[in-house]
Amino acid sequence: MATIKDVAKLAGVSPSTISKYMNGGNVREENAEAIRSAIVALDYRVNPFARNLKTQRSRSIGVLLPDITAPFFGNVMTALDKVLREHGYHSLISCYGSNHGLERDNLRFLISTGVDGLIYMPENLSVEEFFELTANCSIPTVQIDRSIQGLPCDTVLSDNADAAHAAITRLAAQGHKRIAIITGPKVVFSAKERLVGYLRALSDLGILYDDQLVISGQNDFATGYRGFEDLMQLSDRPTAVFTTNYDITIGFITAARERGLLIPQDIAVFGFDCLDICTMMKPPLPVVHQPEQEIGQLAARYLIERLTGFDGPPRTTRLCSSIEPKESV
Amino acid sequence: MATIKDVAKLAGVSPSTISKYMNGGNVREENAEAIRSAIVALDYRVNPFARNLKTQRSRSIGVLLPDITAPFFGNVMTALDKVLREHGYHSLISCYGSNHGLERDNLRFLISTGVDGLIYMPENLSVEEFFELTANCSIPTVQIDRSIQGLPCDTVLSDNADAAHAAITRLAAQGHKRIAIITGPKVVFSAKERLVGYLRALSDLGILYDDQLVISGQNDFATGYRGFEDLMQLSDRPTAVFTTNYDITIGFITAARERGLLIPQDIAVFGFDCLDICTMMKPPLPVVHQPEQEIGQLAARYLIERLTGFDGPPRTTRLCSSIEPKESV
DNA sequence: TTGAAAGCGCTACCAG
DNA sequence: CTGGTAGCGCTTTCAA
Repeated sequence: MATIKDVAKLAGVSPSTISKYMNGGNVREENAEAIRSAIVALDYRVNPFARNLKTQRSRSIGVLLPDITAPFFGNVMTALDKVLREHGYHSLISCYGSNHGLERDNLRFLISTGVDGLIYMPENLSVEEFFELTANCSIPTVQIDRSIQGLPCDTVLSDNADAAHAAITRLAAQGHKRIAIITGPKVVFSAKERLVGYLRALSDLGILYDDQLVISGQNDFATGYRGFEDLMQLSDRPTAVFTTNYDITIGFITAARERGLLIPQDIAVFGFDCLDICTMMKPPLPVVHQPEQEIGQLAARYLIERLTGFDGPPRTTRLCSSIEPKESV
Repeated sequence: MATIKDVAKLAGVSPSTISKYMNGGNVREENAEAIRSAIVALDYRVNPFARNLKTQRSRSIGVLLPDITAPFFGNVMTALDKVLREHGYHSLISCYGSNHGLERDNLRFLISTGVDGLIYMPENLSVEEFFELTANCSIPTVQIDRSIQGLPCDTVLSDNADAAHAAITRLAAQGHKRIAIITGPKVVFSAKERLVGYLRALSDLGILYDDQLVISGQNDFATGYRGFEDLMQLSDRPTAVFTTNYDITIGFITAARERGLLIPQDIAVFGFDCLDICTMMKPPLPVVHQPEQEIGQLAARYLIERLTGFDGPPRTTRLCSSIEPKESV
């Protein structure tokens, strides 16, 4: 592998000139020409390790996610990546599959890889563990979608509880009194918040809480699918169900349709995420739509600000979800 | 940030001893003790840039994908990552969103980041571009799921054409004669192969080809959804449809159910990917199931072999998909 | 088992 | 605009 010295020798200039040329500085045209052909001749590429060592930066941002597959993450990532890119950064994704050991290990790895910043969707780490792994948070970090309680770093969330509250309220306005909820693990931040919104709405609406109507499983298809079956076995069935995640929603609908139930005539469903698919259904399925794009953009902005010297206290922003379609059907 | 020298000074030994300690070498217990406490006191971490510069390795593998969201990728990634991890490597994912510019740019970036190897699912790059970006393929690369024609590197594919052939054959055995296909962009390797299998099956079965029954769009929900509507408008409708990707399948089914059509009574559907969801339906939806786990594992093994010195000619392996459920329903 | 010293390849300073 | 030079922080001989 050719080094900068080889190129310098062949082009008849000094390494510093090559370096300047490579980094967009001004070089006499005649030298630039010689450098160009030397680079081609030797098939020279800068050694990223050496450059990073010198500059102590990599221009890369680590993104630590629980699950690569959820459409929510995909949409957030697209917006995030776009903004980062505009500022000369690239994102590198690491995925821990909702596995505590991997969450630790991948976080450690991302840090050790020399990323300049971190976008982090936590699941199961304590503040102490995070500090230990990151050397006291010296690396700029933005949490998204979830939050480790007490971790002093910028955080971008959506208004899970309020959105859930609004969803339940709308169902109630349509006359539903027995409203079930199928949600993710109670330990996961966002699932917890959505459940809180549900409970608060019941209380505000004067609807009696019935724990048979609360199903907490995983954030997956099977939970939605089995949730349907469990609810149908109740003697006093719900007339409406709030499914608090995309996979759960799809699982539930699949099961309901297989049983020949019409939505919303036989059972009303209020979903979460994946606006494009749900509005495409007939009739459109009402959903809580998180501002995925805005979350990604804001997280990227916060990170860029930290990366460029901003040193204010940690900011936590909750972005508003919307209910779609806007009007009750 | 503390350096190895600081630690050495505080512990009263030389930097080389620290280095040896850090890398698991033998150090007198008394020194080890001093080193440990110095590390804690200074909160020392090795500088990854310096280490990588010296060793010229990063122990990381770049994974370049078109789309982060597809369940197929998620399953392949899980298996891949597991094997890599067992060999001391970590995977770093970069996603180009089926965008040609980003495919180039992200590939360049991954290389420049110093990954030791590359797992690549290509879409739109020529051999020349790839060579140009990677400096003549000096970096060990394994292609998965798709292949740039003529690129001399290890490749792990599934038997798209044969699987499609088998799917169509089974539909025909059930008595279907008008069988439609909804597939991804004709330029995408895997979509092309699946279409080829479809055509070959028709020909083998003596079924006349009708271009009204071939819909080529994107690999997404909307294509499946609209595909249904288009097919329903034909005067001579198909009795069966082969949907060659997960999102297309879901989109198609959603549309069909909204129109009140029963599957398979009113229209038979043969899907692709996502075994767990399709078999959960009642009746189970027949699907082509790609060996996601095996693909991930084999790709990882191939890469590890290259990384550890194997220097044979490029290998291309096609792994067999299965049809699920095994028996016709 | 330990330490001295020589770089890995690059950038950035400063003098010319 | 150009080049000499001094490291960035680490690993790795090699000799002690």
